[in-house]
Amino acid sequence: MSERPDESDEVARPYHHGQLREALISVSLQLAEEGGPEAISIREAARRAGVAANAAYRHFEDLNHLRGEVAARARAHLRDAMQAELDARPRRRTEAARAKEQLSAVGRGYIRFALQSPNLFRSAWMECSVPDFEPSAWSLLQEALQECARAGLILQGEQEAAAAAAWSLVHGFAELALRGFFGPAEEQALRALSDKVLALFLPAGRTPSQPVRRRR
Amino acid sequence: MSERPDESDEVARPYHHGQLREALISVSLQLAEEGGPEAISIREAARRAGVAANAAYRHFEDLNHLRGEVAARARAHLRDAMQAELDARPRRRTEAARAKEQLSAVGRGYIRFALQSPNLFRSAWMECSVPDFEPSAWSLLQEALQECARAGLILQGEQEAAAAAAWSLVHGFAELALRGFFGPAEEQALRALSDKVLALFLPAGRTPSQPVRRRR
DNA sequence: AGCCTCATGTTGACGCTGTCCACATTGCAC
DNA sequence: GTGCAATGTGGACAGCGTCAACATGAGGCT
Repeated sequence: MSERPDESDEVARPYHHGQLREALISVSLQLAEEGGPEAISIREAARRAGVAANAAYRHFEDLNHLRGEVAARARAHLRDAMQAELDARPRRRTEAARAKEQLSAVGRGYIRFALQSPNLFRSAWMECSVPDFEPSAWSLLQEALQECARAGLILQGEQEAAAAAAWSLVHGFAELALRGFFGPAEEQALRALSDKVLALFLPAGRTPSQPVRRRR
Repeated sequence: MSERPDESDEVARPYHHGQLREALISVSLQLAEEGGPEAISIREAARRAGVAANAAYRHFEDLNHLRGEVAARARAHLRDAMQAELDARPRRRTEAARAKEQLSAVGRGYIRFALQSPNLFRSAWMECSVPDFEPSAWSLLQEALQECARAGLILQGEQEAAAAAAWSLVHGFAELALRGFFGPAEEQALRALSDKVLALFLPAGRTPSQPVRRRR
C-alpha cells in the first residue's frame, strides 16, 4: 500500500522534497483507488504530497500525463494479479489441458482484479489521451494464446481473431460486470458466471472425455 | 441531426423558451458527438440553448442527470443502428442459420456503430452515476440469443453464460477497437476482424458443409 | 572557497466549471 | 384580474487546470 514513509511526518519538510514525482504518482494512485479515475486531481495530489499545486508541473506536462502514469501503475497491478492467478493454477498433464488452464487463469486473474479493485481497474484503462499505451498486461494473455496455438487448440488462420476475441471477451465481461449488467455485484455469482463464460470460449479444448457441444 | 429549428435565429427569444429540457438534451448530445462524453457541460449546453446556465437546474437535478439523459439518447441511436443491420441482414432458409444470422447482425450493428460514431458510443456507456440504466439496446441481443436457443444453437444450461459471453465479446471488442488495441483504426480492417471474431463465437452454428473446427 | 546556473518549489492570477441563493418574469387556474 | 407555481436570470462561491513571475537551494566551475 505505502512504499514511501515521510508523508505524514511533520519533521519540517526538506527544502526540495527530492522525490516529488514518485510521491505525486503514488498519491494519485491512491486518489484513483479511493474515488475512481476522475478523482485524480493535480491540486489534490500536490496537497497530499505537501507541496504547492504548480510544483507538479515541473514533473508532468499535464494532468493527462499524470493520469497516464497512474494508469500505467494500475496496469502493473493488474498484471500482478494475473500473474498470481497464473502461479496458483493447477498443473495439468497434457499440453492441451495445460494451455487451456493457462489461458483461463489469465482470464480469471483479469476479471478477478476488476471485481476486487474496480477503481484501479477503471484507472488502468481510463482515457488519458497520452498514447503511452504499451498494453503490458495483455502480454500475459498473448503468451497464453500462443501456448494454445502451440497445443493445437487454435487453428493457424484463426490466431489473430482468437486473440482479439479473447481480449474482447475478458475485457468486456469485466466492464459489464462492474457496471452491474450481470445483476447486482454479488462477487461470488459473478465469479461463477465468469468461469462459465471462460469455459465457453474454448470448447474445442475441453478436458478429454467431455464431448464438444454440438447440434444439428 | 437537428430536430429543432429556432436555434440560431435571432427573432427575439420567447419569454420562456418552452422546450428547454428537450433543447438542452439535444444540444448536449451534440456536444458529446463533437467532443466525447466529457465535453458535456451544463454551462455550454445552456449557452448553446441561449439561456442562462442555471435555467438548466429547473430541468435536471444535476450534471449527472443531464449526462444520463444524453446517454439514453446515445443508446437509442445505438439501438437504431443495430436494428438497421437487422433489417438489412440476408434471409436464411434454416431456422438455425436464421438465428445465427440474427445474432451476428446484432453484433455487427453494435460494433459498426461504435466504429462509426465513437463519441456517441462512448457517451452511451459513460459513467453518469445515475442508475437510469435500462439497457434498451441489449434487448435486441437478448432476442437474438433466444432465437438461437430456440434453434438449438445454445444448450439449455449454457443460456445465461452464453448471453453474458455474447454481450462481453461484442462490447469488449468495441471498446478495445476504439482504444486502438487492434492496430490503428482502419475501419475496413477492424470490420473484417470483427466479422471473424463474431464467427468464432458460434462455431456450432456454422453454415452447413463447413466443418466445425476441431483438433485432437 | 565562492559564484553561477539550473532545476525545483511558491505565489498569485485567469478563466473555466458545477452549484447555491435570491430575485424576476411569465403561464395558468381560479 | 389575482395569485401561485413554474420557469428563467444574476450574482456569488469554491474548486479545478494552467500560466507567468518569482524564490530557493544543489551542484559544477574556477
